[in-house]
Amino acid sequence: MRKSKIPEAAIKRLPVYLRVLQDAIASEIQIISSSELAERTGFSPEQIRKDLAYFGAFGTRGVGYDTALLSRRISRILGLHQGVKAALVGAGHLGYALSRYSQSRHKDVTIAAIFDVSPQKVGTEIMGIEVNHVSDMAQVCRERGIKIGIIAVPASEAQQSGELLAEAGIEAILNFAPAKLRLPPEIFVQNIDLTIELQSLAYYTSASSEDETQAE
Amino acid sequence: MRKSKIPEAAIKRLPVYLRVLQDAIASEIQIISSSELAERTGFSPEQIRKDLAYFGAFGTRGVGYDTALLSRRISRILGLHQGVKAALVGAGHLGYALSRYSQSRHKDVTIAAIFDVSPQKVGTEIMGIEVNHVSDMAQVCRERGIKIGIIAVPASEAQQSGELLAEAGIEAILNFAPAKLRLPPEIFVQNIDLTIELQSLAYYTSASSEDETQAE
DNA sequence: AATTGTGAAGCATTTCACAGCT
DNA sequence: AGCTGTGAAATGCTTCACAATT
Repeated sequence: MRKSKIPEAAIKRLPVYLRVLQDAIASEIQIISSSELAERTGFSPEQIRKDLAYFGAFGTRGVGYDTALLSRRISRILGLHQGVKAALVGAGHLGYALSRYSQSRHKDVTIAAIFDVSPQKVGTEIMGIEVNHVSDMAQVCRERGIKIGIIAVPASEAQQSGELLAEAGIEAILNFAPAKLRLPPEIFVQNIDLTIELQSLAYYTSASSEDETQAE
Repeated sequence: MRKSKIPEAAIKRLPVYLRVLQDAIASEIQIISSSELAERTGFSPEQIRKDLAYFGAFGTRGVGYDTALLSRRISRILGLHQGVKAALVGAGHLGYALSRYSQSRHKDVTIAAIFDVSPQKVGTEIMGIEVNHVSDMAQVCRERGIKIGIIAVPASEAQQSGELLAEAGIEAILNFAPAKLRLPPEIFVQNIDLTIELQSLAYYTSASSEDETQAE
């Protein structure tokens, strides 16, 4: 598949381009050059051109990129053009924050189902979406055509949640639990681990003491 | 500085090693090999050895690594050995989830101050920490020796929050706002952008249509 | 015998430099 | 003249393979 030749890092930059392009469109800017995109995204112009060129030649030489056209193209590349639905597993505080976040404004990825195990939560509504029991996951996800899963449960339940999502036919997972999921390799898993982020941040602080490790 | 020669990716793996080592210590495992670490973390044994070797020779050839010793060493490398304090800017739902998260159990990075602009929030307590007005940021952060900042405000306020944190002497920032911060380069910024994560995840889903990108 | 530590090889990604269009 | 698209060079990270050590 061609898909696998494109760096994951490049894919992660596409949403940034999209955001900047949408701002530009809102300001009625019709043409934008790679160096202007660079200015607004913080990436280099060459990198932007290379990223876009992975998917075809969207620009006009000597001119730049048509903001509306490029925006539509990137939406399509990402598969956002007709809205993407996600299932949230875990209706705790993080889950609540995520659903508020996703429901706000006209997002192209929305949370279309929420699951939890707690009897206190099942049956309640969060941002207008009923909380279902995790045992209904396969049925609900298939009914609603949900392809993305978000795991926001404690580490101890993460593996099981991942397996349930896999059974529900989910193709990609955003995992906030501090646990390594062991799932079929065709499921794409992206981890966001707040402990890792915070602890590694400490390294870049004066409190970190790498200097005691000098060999010389 | 020697620090800059060590891959950021390697630094991000250190907290994972730390977690696995602490589990091992709790199971009274005293010695662990790079291949056992690999098994438990999902990284390769060579990579683990190389990561650790950046900071010195912590293992014993023919034997493995002493779990307690290695755990202490990594803590020290990251600067976690005497606890790290973070300031949270933004007491919204995400901020609330983060503070719950950080306060739970015996974390080595804790939220030691919370800031917001809303008069409804300033003066209230979240997880036992008083919410201060952002105008007190410099004073409070310096008093408490806070070196890490967490931005959990809307995009429109992110830049200003970053500048206030910079003035407060913060050295590293975890930014959840979908905005590129323009701050002095000595401040290390790590971005976690939920929109980027969700939108890029959509690419790895069957709904994505890179195949339509044929020459045309 | 087993496992670490590490130079060298292999990949992947980014940057450079310029040819190719408009 | 200006800006894109792209091979080639440079850089950075990972994997390999094995010498060193217990």
